[in-house]
Amino acid sequence: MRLSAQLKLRHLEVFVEVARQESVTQAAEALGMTQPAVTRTLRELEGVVGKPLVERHGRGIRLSAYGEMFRDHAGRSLALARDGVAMLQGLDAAEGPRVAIGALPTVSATVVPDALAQLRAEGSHSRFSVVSGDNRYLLDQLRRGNLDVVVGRLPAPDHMVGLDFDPLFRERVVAVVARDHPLAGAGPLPAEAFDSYPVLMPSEGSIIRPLVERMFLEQGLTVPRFPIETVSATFGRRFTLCHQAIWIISHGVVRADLEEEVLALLPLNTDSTLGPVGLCIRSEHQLSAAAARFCSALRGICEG
Amino acid sequence: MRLSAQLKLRHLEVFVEVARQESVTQAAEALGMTQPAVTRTLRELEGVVGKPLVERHGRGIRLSAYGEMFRDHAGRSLALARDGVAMLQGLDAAEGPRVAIGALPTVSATVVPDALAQLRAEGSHSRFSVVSGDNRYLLDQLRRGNLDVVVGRLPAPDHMVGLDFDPLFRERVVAVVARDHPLAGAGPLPAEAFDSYPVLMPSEGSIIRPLVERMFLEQGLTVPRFPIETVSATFGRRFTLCHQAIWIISHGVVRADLEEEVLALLPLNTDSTLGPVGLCIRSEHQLSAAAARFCSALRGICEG
DNA sequence: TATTTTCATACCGGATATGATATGCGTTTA
DNA sequence: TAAACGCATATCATATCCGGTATGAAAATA
Repeated sequence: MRLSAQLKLRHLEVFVEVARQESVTQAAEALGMTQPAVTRTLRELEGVVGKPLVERHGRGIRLSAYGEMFRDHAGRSLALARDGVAMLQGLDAAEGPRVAIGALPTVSATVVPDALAQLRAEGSHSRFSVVSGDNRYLLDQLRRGNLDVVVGRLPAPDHMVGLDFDPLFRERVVAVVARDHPLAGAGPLPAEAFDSYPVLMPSEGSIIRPLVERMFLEQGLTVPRFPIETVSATFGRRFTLCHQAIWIISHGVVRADLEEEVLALLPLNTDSTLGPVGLCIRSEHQLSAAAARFCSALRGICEG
Repeated sequence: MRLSAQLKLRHLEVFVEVARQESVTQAAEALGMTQPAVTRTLRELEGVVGKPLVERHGRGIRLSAYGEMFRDHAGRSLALARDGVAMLQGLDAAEGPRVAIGALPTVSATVVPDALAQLRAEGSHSRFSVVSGDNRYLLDQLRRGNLDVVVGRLPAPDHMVGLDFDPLFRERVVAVVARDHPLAGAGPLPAEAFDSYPVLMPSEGSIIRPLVERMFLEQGLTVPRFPIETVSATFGRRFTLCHQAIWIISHGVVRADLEEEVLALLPLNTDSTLGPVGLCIRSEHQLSAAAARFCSALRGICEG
């Protein structure tokens, strides 16, 4: 049995306006109808739902308890229909929904570009926007609804309030130098290596910073006293290449340069920094279809 | 301009079914219509929104990118309308929406009953259900959607994932005994008080247990070695009255018995246990109107 | 190539929607 | 008490709605 055999959108529209105005006459005026037409439409709706939605109150009316209950459903249903139509009416021919992605540095140069490339190759009309920044900023933007998803390493639990995490893969932190650095390919690291050269470390407050500090302590190494702190991949790469620095960063950030032997891996045991990278999304919030497709594409890439 | 002049519920109903079946013919059969009628209704809808919603794909059809975008709005609008009607149709004359409340012991005998009493006095038709249990259980039920709200003390942050907290008032933990207990009204507590009599403490895992332990240590008292652990107000009260026990519990649990002088307060400084009591609700989840009224009533009672 | 399948368009006819008008009922105000 | 106000019901007329039937077009299959 079709719902639309009994219920019409005009029922909802009239009811919601009467509920808002608490007056049949004013609702009629607002809707461009006559007062008897509004009353008759209300009565029809009451016939459909089988309960009185309004009751007489002095000369006027007020919503009954049933009307109060129905108002939310009717109002949201109407709003969704209106917004859906307005959304499509408002689009240019080439436009699709916006997908805002927060990408931590470790994935900004790897799987996120691959996923977007794949979606565009598949003809997606979505408008992608990729935002970088530190994890707290991105997670805050995510919570505020300014981002659809944040991709990166699993944050600390106390930063996950209101968020869910969907793991994609695991990765470690590495220490790298420029190919022509004195430490490159020179056998075991001397104990004073981190004192002899500038060291780039992830910023205070980044997810992996505590892991890096712990890794130093576990191996009886001294945490560098005056590291340069950055999460800027561009700055880090430039500085490492040009200033004989040691860069301690997530593997993903430097994977391409390692493959191309522009940078070299130092023999530092970073097993304890291995951890999950994945998708942060808002709990109890349904992703748009376009954002869901982005996530699916990411999962596909990480499984392949 | 009325939306219902252009858009009809039958447009949404047809579109959603076509989107589900990905076939005009199968949708027609499911809806009890003929195939040309379904096609025409789709075309009408496309006229309203100004974009193609389906496109030919071999002999059949598939949703266009615009159709994908519109599907969520249309589906939810339709579902809300259907659920709203079904909700009212399904009610007995005396029935209202269900409100499920998790109440920790401290409020089970105080503000929650007052709030429900007030709502019922105001003629609310909602069906209230009050569930007790420990905080982890209640918060878990809240997350699963089996509870609308949990009232009690603010839990530890790591238990708040996916939840928000709305403070109502502050309260402390107290130590009480039966009126005729040897310690009642006997001046300063002897150091061995907690060794000489059975002690009831909040259970391991309860929110206030760590506060109680810290309070003992702060005052140079020994934490009781063999306390009886409980959050059952019924059991605690009975045991305290009948077995010369000392009961360490939130003030709210025993407020009435203190006022009636059935129980007596011991001179123990529990200032450090002062903390917020309030409402836990799910983040990013809109409370039903009935649940929202319950929360408002609670707030009113706590402000008065 | 002929047939089948699926969707698209055109036309028709019965049903529905809705405004206009008249009028009645209950409540409030002067 | 009379008048005004707001909502309710009834009736009528007319334009619109909406589903069925017939048939055509395009793609896939045999």
